[in-house]
Amino acid sequence: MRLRDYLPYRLSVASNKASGLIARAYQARFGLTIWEWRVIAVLGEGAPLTAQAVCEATAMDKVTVSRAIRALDARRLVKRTQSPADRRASDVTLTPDGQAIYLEIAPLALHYEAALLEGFSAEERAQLVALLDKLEARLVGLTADGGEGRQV
Amino acid sequence: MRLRDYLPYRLSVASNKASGLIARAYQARFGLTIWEWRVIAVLGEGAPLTAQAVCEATAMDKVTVSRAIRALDARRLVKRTQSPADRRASDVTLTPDGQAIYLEIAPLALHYEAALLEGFSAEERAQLVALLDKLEARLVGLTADGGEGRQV
DNA sequence: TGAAATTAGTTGCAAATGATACTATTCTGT
DNA sequence: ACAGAATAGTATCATTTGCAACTAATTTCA
Repeated sequence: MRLRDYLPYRLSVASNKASGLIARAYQARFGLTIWEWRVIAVLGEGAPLTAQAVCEATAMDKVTVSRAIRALDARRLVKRTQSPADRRASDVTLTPDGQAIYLEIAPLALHYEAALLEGFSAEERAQLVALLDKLEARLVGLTADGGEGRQV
Repeated sequence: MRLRDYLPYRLSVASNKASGLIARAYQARFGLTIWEWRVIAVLGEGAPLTAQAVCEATAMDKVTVSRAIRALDARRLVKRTQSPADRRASDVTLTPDGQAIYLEIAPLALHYEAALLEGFSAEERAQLVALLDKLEARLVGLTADGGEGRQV
């Protein structure tokens, strides 16, 4: 077996490189961690979300989400309002400042994605999406038991 | 922009799921971390490697490599012998015990890879490899400046 | 040659992370 | 209606991680 050809390893390397590249940009330009950025990204779609909903939308652990929301709240980029339906939960939304950051960040993110895919034909892009879909479907099946991810 | 369609995010999710799945297996069955496993995997090819060479072969940070080698050494799965050419460096090789573990681990790893790719046609597998190659080539270019990876 | 720069590998420390336990609230089934 | 199970979110604590500094050895080149 060759590590350098091993699929989980290759995924990990590619993912880490891509993430690191982009993470540095958010950190440098907005002082945001990737988790804070993810939260902003999903809230940027407009609808208020509970922390729980953010977990599902971002594939983040609930502790990580809690911390990210707290940090964003401290910077007044999001606000929390106790959910009327369930007093344990809060609906989280972007503040105007948060909106403003979102509007700056989203194009930057798309720019990086475009840079990553530069030189990929339309067909290759479609293949990549299809293969990721398929891989994720497999993973959902295999991970059914439980437990989240680390590195390979 | 939709987070769930964002390529770096999707890579991260897929990678973490795949890694977590496999990592649990190594931990449970051999008490090895992923980094220890990676070191064993590259040493399993036979040639002695310095820590530096392990870094390059495994895409791991030198601190992480140092710690992984130390842990493996403590368990007598690898041995270090001062490199004659350069007294700062050590050549690391698997001990017989390390070899034995390697011979158990490698098939397990391949089994997981096969499970991941179950249902993929030969063409799809080839596409996946080709796309990962292309993506990595792009990333090498974009990451030229410096800095390693995190999550996105 | 030998002073300055580089490299191999380790260590220390601070920050990030994750598992677990916990509080408050809501749901379930009888 | 109410006891027990489940859920939202937070806090606590131990572990992992990564950066930067460090020692020792080697290379560079003036």
